Order: sequence, then structure tokens, then C-alpha cells
Amino acid sequence: MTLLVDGVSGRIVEVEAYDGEDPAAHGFRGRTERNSSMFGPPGHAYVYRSYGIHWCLNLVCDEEGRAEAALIRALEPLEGLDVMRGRRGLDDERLLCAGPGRLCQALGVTRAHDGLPLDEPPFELRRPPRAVEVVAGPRIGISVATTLPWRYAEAGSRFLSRPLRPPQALPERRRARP
DNA sequence: CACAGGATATACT
DNA sequence: GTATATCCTGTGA
Repeated sequence: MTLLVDGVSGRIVEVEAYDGEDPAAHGFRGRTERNSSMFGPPGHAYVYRSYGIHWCLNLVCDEEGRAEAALIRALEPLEGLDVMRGRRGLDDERLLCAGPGRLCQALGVTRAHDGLPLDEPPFELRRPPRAVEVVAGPRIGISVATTLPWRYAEAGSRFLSRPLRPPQALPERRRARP
């Protein structure tokens, strides 16, 4: 999908999955003030402060309060490149949105966006202009559940937060819980 | 490659 | 109350 925030946009090229049964996820130990929007409703944003400095954006996915969300980790910049450059204070297109904190800075995402619906301004999601090959691997920056291959990225993209060794097959879809 | 920066949460005393 | 870890990034060794 292409993600837009007030018209500044990029194609989502890297995400990570998290859910409430996942010890690496914020929702694992229950609902708090910070992670509240991760528990639903789906189709809304979960924005949290990371390391006291950065903002990170998740798209909330599930419909039954299971705290399932996708962390957006990288975008391929499409529209509003100069706005992004101004916000980020650098020119290199490759580094404008190559990381969850970086893309929030480039798109102007802050706590003010936490809990907002993704199908209304300032957000907009557009269907992918084309199908892409997706590769999977272990998630980044966590110390538990490190073997789950829940990081997904576009194969060969130069806009990833960190390289992912292709080729790797997509994992089997996890069985639905009872 | 190591580490500062510093909000939020949890596990301690 | 203090201590430690964190879904990170820019900077300087």
C-alpha cells in the first residue's frame, strides 16, 4: 500500500507483525495508557514514543482486541520529497523513510495521530500500484521471540531500514487461535 | 562499532 | 522510591 499523511507519501516496503501473544509486543502485558490504541478498533493508527525520542507508527489490524498491529518500518518516498527533506534535515532520499522513527519524522507523525482512523484525513491508504515480491525474516531490535520471521520487506528495495538477505520463503500462515 | 539521548514500562527495594 | 530494558537514530571512534 501507499501511505499518505497530509499528502506526503511513500510506498510501504517494510513492516513487522506484532500481536498480544507475542512477548516482543507492547500489548503482551496488557493494556496501558501508551498502548491502548493497539487493542483496537482495527484500521486505526497506534503511535508510540520510542527510546524517549522517536515516534513509531503501527497500523492496527485485528477486530477482536488481540492487540495485533503492523509496525511500519520503511517507505519508498513518493510525494512531498522536499517536505520530507525539510523535516528530516537531510537530502539523501534513501534515508528519508528508512526506519520507523525516520518515516514518522518525514511524514510528520506524532502522538497527535495515535488512534486516528487510517481511512480519513490526514491519513490515506492507496492500493498497491503493482504486486511486489515480499521476503520475510526475523524482526529487528528485540530480545525475545527473535526467531519468528515476522519482518516482511519488498525484495531488493534500496529503501529498507536494514538489508534483508534474500531469497527467503514466506512462512506458513499461523493457525487461527481457538 | 559503541554510545548518548531520554519517555515509558516493569521489576525491584 | 531506584534500576533496568526498550518495536531507534545520529554521531564520533
